[in-house]
Amino acid sequence: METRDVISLISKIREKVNRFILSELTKNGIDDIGTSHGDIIYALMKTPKLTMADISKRINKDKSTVTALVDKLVRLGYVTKERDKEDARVVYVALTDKGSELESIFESVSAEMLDVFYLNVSEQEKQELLRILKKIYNNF
Amino acid sequence: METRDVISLISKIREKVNRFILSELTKNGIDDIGTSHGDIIYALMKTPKLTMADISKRINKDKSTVTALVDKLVRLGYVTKERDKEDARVVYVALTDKGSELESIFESVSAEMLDVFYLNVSEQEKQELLRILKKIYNNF
DNA sequence: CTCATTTAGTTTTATATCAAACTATTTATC
DNA sequence: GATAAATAGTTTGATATAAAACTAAATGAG
Repeated sequence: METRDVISLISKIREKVNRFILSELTKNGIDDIGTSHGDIIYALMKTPKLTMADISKRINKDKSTVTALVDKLVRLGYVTKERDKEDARVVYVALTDKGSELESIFESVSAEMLDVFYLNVSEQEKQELLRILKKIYNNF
Repeated sequence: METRDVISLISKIREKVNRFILSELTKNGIDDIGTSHGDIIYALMKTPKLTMADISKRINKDKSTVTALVDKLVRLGYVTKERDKEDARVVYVALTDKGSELESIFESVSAEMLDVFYLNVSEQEKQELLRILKKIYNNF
């Protein structure tokens, strides 16, 4: 029975992480987006131009969800959308200047969150955790 | 950067677990409820009578969410609600006969899911995983 | 070249979810 | 006992989310 607790723990940790991130973003004056929007912005910080399909894969959300998420980010002025010249079906998403300004805040929030996440967790434990989780992930 | 992948892995694993459970339930003819409803039913299988507040804590969902979830289960005939005699604010939730009939299916789906989840994961690894996750959970 | 199939993204629909506000009840304080 | 504060659960409003259906465009097959 205790083994079932791992799944419960996973859910709870994920929630705590999300709450932490939202709380920190709010502290930094960003309260108009959720964690999924943040994931998109974060992805675009790493790769300046992504298609909707890229984003969908990156953040592991359904295409239709990405449409709504990105449209909100467009409305808020954080990203722009642009059709590809060669293939009219493809839409590229990129950060605006306003979006790019979030970079330092995102990096610090991310770092803070990881500090809390891994507090008292040794390097060996990190690797062990990652290894086991990968194993589990590949079981499905 | 790879350390950030743990959080991504956690999210993905949770999703895979949910999909697996829903898929198995559907195979067994249960396609009218989601995983959160399942969590409530499961909790009631272990403890025959719970208050809404108990359930909210058990499944880690907001009270208002529990109201909606339980109301759907009532509509579907899986549970009943009953006001406490002593304290008129308190509502008890219990499985109906129909709800109780799900027990064997739930147990087998749960067992199957855990089999898949822990395939190739040793007993030692299980304990290690649990230990590290608890540590992380308590960091927030 | 024509038609069938696939693909990228959007639209539509339904639902789970949270949080604030609310109602009714109980408990605490004076 | 009267009033304030706290509590249990519900209602309300907003939103993220998935999946089906759809549109337009590209690719594949004959």
